Amino acid sequence: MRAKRTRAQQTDERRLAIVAAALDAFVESGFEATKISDVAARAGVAKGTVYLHFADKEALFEAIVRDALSPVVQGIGAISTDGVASVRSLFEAFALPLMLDIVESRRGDVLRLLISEGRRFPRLAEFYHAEILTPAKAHIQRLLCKAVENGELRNPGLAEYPLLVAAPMLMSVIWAGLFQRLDPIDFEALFRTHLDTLFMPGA
Amino acid sequence: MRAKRTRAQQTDERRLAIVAAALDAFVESGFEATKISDVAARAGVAKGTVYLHFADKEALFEAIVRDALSPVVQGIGAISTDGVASVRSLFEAFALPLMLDIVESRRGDVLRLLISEGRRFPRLAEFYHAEILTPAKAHIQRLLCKAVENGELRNPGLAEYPLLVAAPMLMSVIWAGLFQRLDPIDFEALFRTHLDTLFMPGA
Amino acid sequence: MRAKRTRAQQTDERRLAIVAAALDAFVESGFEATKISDVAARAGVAKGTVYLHFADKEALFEAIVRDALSPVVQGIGAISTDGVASVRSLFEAFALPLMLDIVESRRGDVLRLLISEGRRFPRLAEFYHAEILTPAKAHIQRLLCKAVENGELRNPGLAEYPLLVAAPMLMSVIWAGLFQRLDPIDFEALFRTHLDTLFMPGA
Amino acid sequence: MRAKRTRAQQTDERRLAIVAAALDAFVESGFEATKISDVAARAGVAKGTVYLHFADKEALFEAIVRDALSPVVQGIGAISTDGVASVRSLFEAFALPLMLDIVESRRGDVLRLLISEGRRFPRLAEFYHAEILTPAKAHIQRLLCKAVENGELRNPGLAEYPLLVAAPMLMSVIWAGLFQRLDPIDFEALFRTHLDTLFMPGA
DNA sequence: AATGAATGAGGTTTCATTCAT
DNA sequence: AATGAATGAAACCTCATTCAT
Repeated sequence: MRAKRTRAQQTDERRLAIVAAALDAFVESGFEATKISDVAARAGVAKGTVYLHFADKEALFEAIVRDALSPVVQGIGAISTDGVASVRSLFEAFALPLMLDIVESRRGDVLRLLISEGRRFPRLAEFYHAEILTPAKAHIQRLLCKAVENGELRNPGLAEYPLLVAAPMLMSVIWAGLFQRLDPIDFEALFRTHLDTLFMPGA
Repeated sequence: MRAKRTRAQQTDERRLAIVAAALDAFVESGFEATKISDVAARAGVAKGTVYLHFADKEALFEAIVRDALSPVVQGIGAISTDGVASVRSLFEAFALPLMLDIVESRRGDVLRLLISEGRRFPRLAEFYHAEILTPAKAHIQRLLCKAVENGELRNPGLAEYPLLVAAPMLMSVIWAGLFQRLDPIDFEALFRTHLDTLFMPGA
Repeated sequence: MRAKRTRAQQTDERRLAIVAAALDAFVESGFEATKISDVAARAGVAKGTVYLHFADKEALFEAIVRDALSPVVQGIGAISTDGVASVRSLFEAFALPLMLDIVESRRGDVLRLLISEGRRFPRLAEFYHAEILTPAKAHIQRLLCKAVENGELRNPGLAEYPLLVAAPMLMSVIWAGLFQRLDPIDFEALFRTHLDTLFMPGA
Repeated sequence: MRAKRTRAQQTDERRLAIVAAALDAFVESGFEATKISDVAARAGVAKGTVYLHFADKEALFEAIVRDALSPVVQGIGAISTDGVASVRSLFEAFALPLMLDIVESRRGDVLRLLISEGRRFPRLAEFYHAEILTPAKAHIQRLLCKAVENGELRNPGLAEYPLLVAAPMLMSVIWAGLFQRLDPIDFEALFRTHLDTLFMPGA
């Protein structure tokens, strides 16, 4: 039995519980409609404890979203494009599972949250733009250039607009949040069709 | 007939003023953060007057959004696809200006509002899905089928996924709301590149 | 029966009730220890009503104190020194009752409140200094100069320090608040002895 | 004996640090507005440590004020009036520097604190009355009686009201706290004029 | 003895909603 | 039909106090 944890460990666990609870609550209800008392209850701590870790509701919100996004930031930096023969197969191997994960997981929830609240948290929008969108755009662009070199792309002009490549993913995230229960979409098939549109057939 | 309006006309005008004010307010601040007193002030009426026309804040919100979307509903029903020779030219003639309008106008604001609050107003999401998305999807699909017939589409499989055609518009609306000030995009060029990707060259 | 009051009259009455209740509460407990809910309960209104009339607790406090002091401001301006034969008899006729009133009435409470909270409400201290202390000092000084002319003053140098004439009043106000119940003082006799000290005997 | 202090000494030092910090804090902000965490931070100890030495905030407050006043209690008991030739010169030699010190030092701060909070801490008011005011009054009275014997006093009736002699000091303390920055007074000159008023000229 | 994380009662303030005029 | 003063529930946040370490 080593159930005994140190004081510091308990504190850390509590902080993590608050972060997790807050993410759930914000995702479920949005910023304004989320009550700190609800976050505390979900985390199994008293209201005041939330304020030991975060100065106020806004700070909690920003910290939560940043925390949830930072693994994405890391992930983007880690992708390499060296020695890639077929860009399409790279997309199928990496981008497709990534997209399916984002659409259905907590990461998609955070993205939806960011889309919903970004207007009122410009700092978060800036963070997301600087740390995620811009690197991701650059990365996609590198891949598209390589695809152009390989003659894989149907429309070489796409290399100028990497966002067009990512648009279906964004749409899927939103669809998943709002309409999937009404009108389910097969996101994998959708994404494969997207790839068929971008790349030469039989590549 | 002089400037004197009938009682009924005055009432209608007031209702319209409230609707317009509420749309502005909700678009600007979202549902929770919008105060009825602010709506009333913008509309130039007293707080109580808002409650003569709408049962409560939620009813006001839903009515506003429905109202704002209904012209779109009408518009979609009115489009005809008879005797169209080039689907691409149809997109360029109609869809491009429509998209630019949506991205930059009040309609885009409403769409962003719907994306933000849709989770907490499932009835609105259902309305939007039934009255706008589904007809719009059907319409695009008809056009894509015609394009397939004409041999215009690079990837005939697209006809099964009309949402892929609309994805860049959705992305543009979101970009316009969150990132345009940080990193401006030329939406027209983006959309033209999208068309170049969908359609055969030299069509 | 004209018990029927107009809406505006009722509102005014409510405001007055709040002002009176707040004065009582602040005098009794000081600024920090006074609860808005207590003020509201004393005034017989809901908590929110207090905020219809005053922006926040500080605004309420300042308004209350200013209101309570303004009749004093008026009173000081109205005193005349023309054609006064004996300054001492003037003091006996006017200053003595004034002092006794201040020591024992609501006005004394306000003065004690100001002394207690003045540090944290510098604007109030400035107001009091500008609108009450300075005119009062000037007035006393005019009287003392006349007394010097008349040869009534034992120490003509007093005319330079009118505050010395007022000091016993201030002391009495503080004594009344803190020690009168422990050790009662006859304020009238005290003040007469003060006059005996200031003025030549048999004047 | 080296720099190493015993456990008991350390504890005493800590207690003194808390007392000093608390006095500063209470003087600066008053009872309600002073936070225990602030006291602890100023004293360089943890919040809990304050509670090892004082049962609660009220006990801390009362202890602080009593501690701060006790040297005054001692001082008053130590003054002797034996073999004094001129009471006025005694006042000039002792009371004048004492007053200037009180007005400008920490002792004046404590007096202001007592005036501000005395209503809500009746035990402190009683302590101050019993241990300081009453002995001080008695002492002044003895001096005044001697002055009457010497024929120094302009108004022998003053001997019945020793508070009148002290009133300018109280006024000066309050003035120093509230108005000195707006309208500076020369407290020494004020006090000399006071003595000139009390005592026969050329004494 | 000392710490400081945790608590939760309690305070201020906001605002959707009502209703007498 | 229109008003806007009044309400009071409910949210945020603070801080005196406790207690496990």
